[in-house]
Amino acid sequence: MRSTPAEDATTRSRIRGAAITLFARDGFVATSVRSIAEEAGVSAGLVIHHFGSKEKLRAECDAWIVAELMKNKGGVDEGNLSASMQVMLSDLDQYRPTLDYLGRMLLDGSEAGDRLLDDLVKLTETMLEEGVANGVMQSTSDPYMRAVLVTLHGVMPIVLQRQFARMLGEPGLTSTMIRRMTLPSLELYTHGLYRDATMLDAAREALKGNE
Amino acid sequence: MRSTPAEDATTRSRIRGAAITLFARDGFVATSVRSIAEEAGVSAGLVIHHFGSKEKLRAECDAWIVAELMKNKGGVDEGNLSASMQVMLSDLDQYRPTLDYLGRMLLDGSEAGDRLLDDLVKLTETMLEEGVANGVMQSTSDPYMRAVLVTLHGVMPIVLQRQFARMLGEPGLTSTMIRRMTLPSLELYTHGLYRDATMLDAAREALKGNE
DNA sequence: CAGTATACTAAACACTCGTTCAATCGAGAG
DNA sequence: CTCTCGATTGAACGAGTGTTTAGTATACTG
Repeated sequence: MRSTPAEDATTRSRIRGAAITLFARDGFVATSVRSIAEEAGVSAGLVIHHFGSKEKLRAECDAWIVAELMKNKGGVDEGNLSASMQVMLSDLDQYRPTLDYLGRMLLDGSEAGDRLLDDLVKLTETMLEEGVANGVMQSTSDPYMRAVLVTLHGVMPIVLQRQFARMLGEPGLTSTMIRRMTLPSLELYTHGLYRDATMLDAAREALKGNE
Repeated sequence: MRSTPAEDATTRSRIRGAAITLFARDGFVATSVRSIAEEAGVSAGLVIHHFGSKEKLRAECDAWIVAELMKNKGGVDEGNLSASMQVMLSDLDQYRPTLDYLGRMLLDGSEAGDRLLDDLVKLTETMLEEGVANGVMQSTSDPYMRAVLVTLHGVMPIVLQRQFARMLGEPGLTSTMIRRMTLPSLELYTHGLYRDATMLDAAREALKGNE
């Protein structure tokens, strides 16, 4: 007997979990209510009974995932999520469904996914600003654009995880993948790719021309 | 009167074009044969009559897009496509459907998309190797992984174009976007993000530990 | 000219979809 | 005990799906 009436009991949360798994794996449109029901071991009618509609179920999954992403904050800042991401990537097995679902949210362009990504960019932007102020990071001609790029580069392994994993011969998002990409990523972020500014200067000239 | 019987006449190619547009915009599962037919101004039955099934139509769209991507080769190498990409990004209005569809292919994990990405990575890898040999690019501890990263960073604006465009206030893949991301990208690839190797060295130590 | 193959449409088919509904089960309240 | 109410199911509904089929028009072939 819980305090609130329609609490997260066993069945309701099991349905939500099944939905998250299938939405993440197959996408929203390709997932049927009946398949969710089967995965959760209940009837299709019960899914609707609990959540009203497939769309509302999706909204609740979105909300649940966002909450999950915000949960593991570092304790230092407020509802931080870049620290949360760190935690999740180091404890992959537990958070894989959450991360898979996050990838879908960013692609489908759902309202929740959009806001989440905006937050991530904002967080990255301040982090980069502080880095520049502290003298540990390079400055840039376009701080916002750089923040967008760094953020999207960061979520890329989650969004493109199928391709990423396939090319590395891994079954999905594994810690082996994360570990292997760490050094090359940091090499790029430390030394860059080009050894001189030839390409950069050329682009600067070209852009000065047709602007 | 064409030489071959079932040649790319007007109707057939119009259906294919409509399919490419809708598959790219809404995805394969969310696109109905009837909506393709309507977009092409024909009946649903005719779509099947010409292509056999929705799945075969998809395969033909995939093949057509791959051919289109390979078409604009620089003339120097063989069936090159990194040069092709350059051409397309500079003539966006014409190739937007092709690029949109490419983004879908990479996400859906279709066979054609997988091979295309593999080719892109291979091309990138040789390009990076030559860059290192010529002394214009930095060396790396993991050439293949770096090639994968650089490639995926490259296709990211196409794959995540919806988010990318939204955050820049653009309606879609525009030349304004491409132009604005050019400098920050090259800055990252030239100077990197960090001004010293503190993070990189720390990662090296950490990885040496738990390997 | 007749004959035939092809482009094309409208209707129907079999199926799946999300959702609704009536009925049943089980536990807590009085 | 009865009564009630939420959980749960299975069947049904209407809409939409990909595909099939019968039929018509059109254009090339002999």
